[in-house]
Amino acid sequence: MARTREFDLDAAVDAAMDVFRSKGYEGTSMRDLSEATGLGSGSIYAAFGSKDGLYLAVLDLYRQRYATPMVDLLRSGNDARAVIREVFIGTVDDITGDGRHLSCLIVGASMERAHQDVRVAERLRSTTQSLELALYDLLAEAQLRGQITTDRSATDLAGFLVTSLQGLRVMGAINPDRAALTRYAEVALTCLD
Amino acid sequence: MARTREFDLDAAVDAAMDVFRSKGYEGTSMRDLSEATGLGSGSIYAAFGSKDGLYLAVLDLYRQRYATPMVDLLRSGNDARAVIREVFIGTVDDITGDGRHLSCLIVGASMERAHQDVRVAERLRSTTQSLELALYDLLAEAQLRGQITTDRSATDLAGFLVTSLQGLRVMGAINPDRAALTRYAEVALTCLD
DNA sequence: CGCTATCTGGAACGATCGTCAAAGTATCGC
DNA sequence: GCGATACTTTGACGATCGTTCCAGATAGCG
Repeated sequence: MARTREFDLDAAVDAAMDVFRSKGYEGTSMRDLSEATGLGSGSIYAAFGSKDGLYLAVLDLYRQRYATPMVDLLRSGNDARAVIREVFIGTVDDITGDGRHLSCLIVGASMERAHQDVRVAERLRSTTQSLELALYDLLAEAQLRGQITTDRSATDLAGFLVTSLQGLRVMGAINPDRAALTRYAEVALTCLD
Repeated sequence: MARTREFDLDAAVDAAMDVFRSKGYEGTSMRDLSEATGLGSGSIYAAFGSKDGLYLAVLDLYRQRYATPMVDLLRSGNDARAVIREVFIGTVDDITGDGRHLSCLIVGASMERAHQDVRVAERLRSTTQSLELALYDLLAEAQLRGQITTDRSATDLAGFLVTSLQGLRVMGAINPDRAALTRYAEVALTCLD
């Protein structure tokens, strides 16, 4: 019928993600995105419609790549304390992983885009809620087994843990000190005692 | 000698702060700042040199207005638990205070500007460090008096509390639910037990 | 009351913004 | 191999960006 698309859509979104993470939404120009993806601006507009459209695609990929595995890990059926610690350590690793200063797209979007674009706000709420819910199920079960404190509701504990994860992202952006962030995470985990 | 400056510099910085808080750095144009301050662009450039210069002035005012009083409160000599709770409640109030969606300049700057402008990064580190230090002094004293746990060092506890405050800012931007944020803050405070 | 130094607002600068139309190119069914 | 179709590239669009400059306004000094 016609000419087939030559580039990999997912790879383009992937490349765009790095740019948005390091420069933010407003700080990123379509020319930046053209260079990073290797596509002409026409191709980008054909595939995503607009800069906003590409940003939303990036946000969805980010959620799929980082949030979903986290939820899966929490629902893997392993020991509650162990998997939660793993999630925290994984987050610290992600923050201090390389020197490329790629800040968290979720936190960045919360600050820069949530108040401007309702579709971004919806995605952010959905992401944090699914994370909170996975934590809730895990914590409620652990409470029944007497493995963690029952002084606080599983709902509050889950929300607190997500809050701590977001806080680590911010602190990591200010000072990417892996050892310090790890210790802060350890303190957060003591709230389960 | 000559004509005197007609406008109040601090008032201009104040007005500019609201714009930066609601639109971010890149999302704010000089025209936005002109309208908000009521100044011509010439006056702004004469007073601050550049958009960056005005942003730094805004950041300094923000630190002076929010961080400094917080540190003063922590050093007021009152009961550790009480003042720390007061700081957390004050932060939640600030987040959910009005419907104007003014996000925290510190967190916003961490995400959007810290990696681009070294002067911003320095100010952010200085602000969090002075906050951590005030908390450290307060917590170390409380530990000596046996008022809080000694399972964790005062350094780690202080860093954790600042992390939690930053996390509350992010969560508040995603979902400004005062009751929920308050409960998350309460959980964070249980780490002192 | 001029003179002059400084401040003020706004016009105008080149550069870059997000967007899109048009031309060129490659692929498929026939 | 040819027409039809869809993708890619290019460059230019008007708007807006941060910045600068300039003419007019205003205050203190002699």
